[in-house]
Amino acid sequence: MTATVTMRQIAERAGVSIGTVSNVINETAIVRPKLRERVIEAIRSMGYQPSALAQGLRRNRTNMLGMVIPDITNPFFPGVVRGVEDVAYKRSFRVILCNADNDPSKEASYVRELRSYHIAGLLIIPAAGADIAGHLRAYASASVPVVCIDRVPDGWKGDAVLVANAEGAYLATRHLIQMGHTRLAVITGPLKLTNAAERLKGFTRALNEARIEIGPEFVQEARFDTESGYQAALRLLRMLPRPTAIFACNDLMAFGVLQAARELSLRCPEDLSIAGFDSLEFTKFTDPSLTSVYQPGYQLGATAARLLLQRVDGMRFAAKKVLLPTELQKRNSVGPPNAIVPEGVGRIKVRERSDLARRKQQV
Amino acid sequence: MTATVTMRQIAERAGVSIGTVSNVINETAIVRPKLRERVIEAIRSMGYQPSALAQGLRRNRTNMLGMVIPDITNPFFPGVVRGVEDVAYKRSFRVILCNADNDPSKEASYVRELRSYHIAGLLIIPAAGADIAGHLRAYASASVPVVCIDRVPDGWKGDAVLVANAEGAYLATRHLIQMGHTRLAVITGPLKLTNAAERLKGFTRALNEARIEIGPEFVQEARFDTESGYQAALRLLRMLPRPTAIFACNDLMAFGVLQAARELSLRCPEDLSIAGFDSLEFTKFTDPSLTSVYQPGYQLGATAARLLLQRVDGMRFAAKKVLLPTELQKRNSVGPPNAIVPEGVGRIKVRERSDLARRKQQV
DNA sequence: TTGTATGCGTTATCAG
DNA sequence: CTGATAACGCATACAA
Repeated sequence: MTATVTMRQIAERAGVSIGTVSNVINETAIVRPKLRERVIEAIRSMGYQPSALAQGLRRNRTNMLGMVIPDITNPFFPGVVRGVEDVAYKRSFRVILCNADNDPSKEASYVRELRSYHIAGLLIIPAAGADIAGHLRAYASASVPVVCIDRVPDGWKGDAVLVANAEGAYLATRHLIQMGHTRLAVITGPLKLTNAAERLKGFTRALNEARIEIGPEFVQEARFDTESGYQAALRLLRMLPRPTAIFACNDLMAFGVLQAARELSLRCPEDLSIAGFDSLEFTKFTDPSLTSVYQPGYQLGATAARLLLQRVDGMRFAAKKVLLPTELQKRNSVGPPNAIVPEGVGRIKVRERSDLARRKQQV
Repeated sequence: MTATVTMRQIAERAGVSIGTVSNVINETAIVRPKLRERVIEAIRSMGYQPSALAQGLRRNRTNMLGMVIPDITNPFFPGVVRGVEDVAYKRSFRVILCNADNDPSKEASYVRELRSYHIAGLLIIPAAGADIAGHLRAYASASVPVVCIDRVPDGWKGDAVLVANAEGAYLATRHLIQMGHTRLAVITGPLKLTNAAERLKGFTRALNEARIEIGPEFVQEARFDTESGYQAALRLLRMLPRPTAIFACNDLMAFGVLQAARELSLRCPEDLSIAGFDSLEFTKFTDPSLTSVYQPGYQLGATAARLLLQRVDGMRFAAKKVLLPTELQKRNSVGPPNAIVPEGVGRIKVRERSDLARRKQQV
C-alpha cells in the first residue's frame, strides 16, 4: 500500500515549493544550486517519478505513440513494430500497440479511442476495406500527426512510408519470365489494399513487357494468409493447363502454395516455380528455400517513426511519401519450367547474415 | 485545430450540470429520462469522448495494461501478445507493449516507468539475468497486480502462467531415445531463464531413465536465437564422435542447427536428428519439417491476461501458478541414427489446421 | 434527482 | 530566483 510519491512530498522533503521542484525537473528555470541539490537528493531518495497521466493532462500531450496494425501474428509486422519501438524508445516515447485484427470497426474504434489518451502521434497500417481516412483527418485537425505505413487508405493525402511494391513484383515476375515461364499465375492480397494492388500492377507490367497474356482465372485474390494462399493455389493447380509458375504476393501465401503443391505431389521447382514477397527470415529454411522479394520491415517502422517524431517536434513540410526499396532474393523455389535444372542454377548455398542484425545496423 | 470536446461543453449543450453528464456516462446515479436523452444526444452529436488521462488521474487507475516482453521479433511471442490483447480488448483494456530487448536495464526502466501511467496491471515475460523481482514487488505494494508469463524471475512468489517445459523436453528426448539415439546433445537457452533450466531438466531426466550418460560438452548453452543455435550446432557437430541427435530448446535454435547441418553436408534425419521446442507454424515448411514440442503461445497470453484481470477486479486468492500442457509434434527431422529410414516413419503428410484458428477458438 | 465544489498531480503564470 | 495559485478534465462527496 505504498502511496505514490508526488511532487508535493518532494517539495516538503527538500524544503522548497512545488513550483521549484517542477523547475528543477523540467529545467524550466534556473534554480539556486543549493536548492537544486536538495531537490535532486529528495527525488532520488524517495524514488519519485512524475505521473505521466498528470503531465499529459496538464501539457495536453503525452509521450505515447499509438500504433494500429492488422495483426501481430502476421510475421511481417513484428519487424515493423520493432523498428517503431526502437526509434520511439530512444526519443523517450512509448508505444500503445493495437491489433485491429483486419476488422475495420475494431480499427476505427481503436483509432477513435487512442485520441482520448492524448497520444503524441499515430502510426497505422490500415486494414482492408477500412474507411478510416476520415478518422485520421480528425487527428490532423487536432494537430496530432499521423503516418501511414505499408499501405494507404482511400483518400489519404498525408504522410506515408511504403515500399516499392510494384517494382518488387515486377522484378520477381520478370525473373520468372526469364526462367522461361509463360503460363504464370498470381495470387494477390486483398485488392482493396494499396500494396496488394501495386504488386499486381508490377506483375502485369512484366507480363505486358514480355507480351505474355494470361486468362483472368490466373489472377486469384486471397487474403495474405497461408490458408487463403493454399486455397487459391489449389484452384490454380487444378486448372488445365495449369500454371508452371506462381507469384504469391506475400510469403505466407507462398507457404500455402508450397503446401498445395506438396499435396498434389508437384515438385518445386521442377513442376512448379514459386516466388513470394516479404522474404521473411524463414524463407531460407523452407523446402525448397523460397525465392522472394525482400521488403525492409524494420526500416519501414523505423523510418515511419522518425517521420512521425519530426511532425511531433513541430516540423512543417509538405506531406511526404517515402518509398523504401525492395529487392529480389533468389533462392531455390524457382527454376525453368518442365526441365532439368541446369548446372549452377539449383541449390544456392549461402551463409546469410541475420536479417535483424543487418536491419538494426542501418537504423 | 478542433479543440477536444469536454464534459463541460456537453453539459452546456444539454443544459445540465457537468455532474449530471458524468452520472449519465458512468451510470453512477439515476438521471431523469428527459435529461438523460439530451445528454446522450449531445455526446453523440459532438463526438465526445472522455479523456482517458483525466479519468485515470481522478480514479487513480487507467484501463491500460503494461506488457513487457523480451523481443517481439522472436516468433514465439507474437502469439502470446495476441492472446493478451484479445482478452484485454474484450474487457476494454488496452495494452502498452514494451520490448525489453533482452536488456535487464531496459526492462527495469520500462517496468518502473509503466507505473507512472497508473496501469491497471502488468504482464511480463522476464528477460534473462534480470533482477527484476524487487521492481515487481513495488507493484504489489501499490496493489497493482502482476502476472509473469513463460518464465519467472528469481525470487518471484506471485502469479505466473507457464507451460510444462520439463515435461515437453522429456517427451522430445524420450522420443529421440526411442528412435535409437544414444549420443544425444542439447542446445539450451540461457540457463538463468527458468524455462530454459526446466527444459534441460526434462532432457536430463529422460537420459537418466534410459541410463544414458553424455559428456558436459554435449550440453551447449545458447541464447534462444537462430545465430547462437547455429554456432552451438557447429561446435557440437565438429566433435568426434559427434552427436547423432540434437535437441534444441527452441525452434529458432533448431533452425540454426538445420543450417549448420546443411553446411556440413549432413543429411537430416539420416545423419542427424533434430528436435525443437515451440512448434511454430513454420516448422511444417522447413526442410525437413521439424519435430518439435508445441507450446500454446496464444493460450499462454490469454490465460495470463484473464488471471491478471481477475486480480484487477479485486479477486483475492493465493498466488497461482498455472501450468499449460505441452505436446510433442512429430514431423520429419527425427529418425533412427545412421540407418535407412524405415517404411512409414519417413514423410508425414498431414493437412494441419491453422494453429491460430485453433487457438483462437479455444479462448 | 441534480448541481456545486473539491482534488487527482502537474505545469505555467505571476507576483514577490 | 522562488513561492503561491490557477487550470487541465474528470469523478465524487455533499448540499440543495
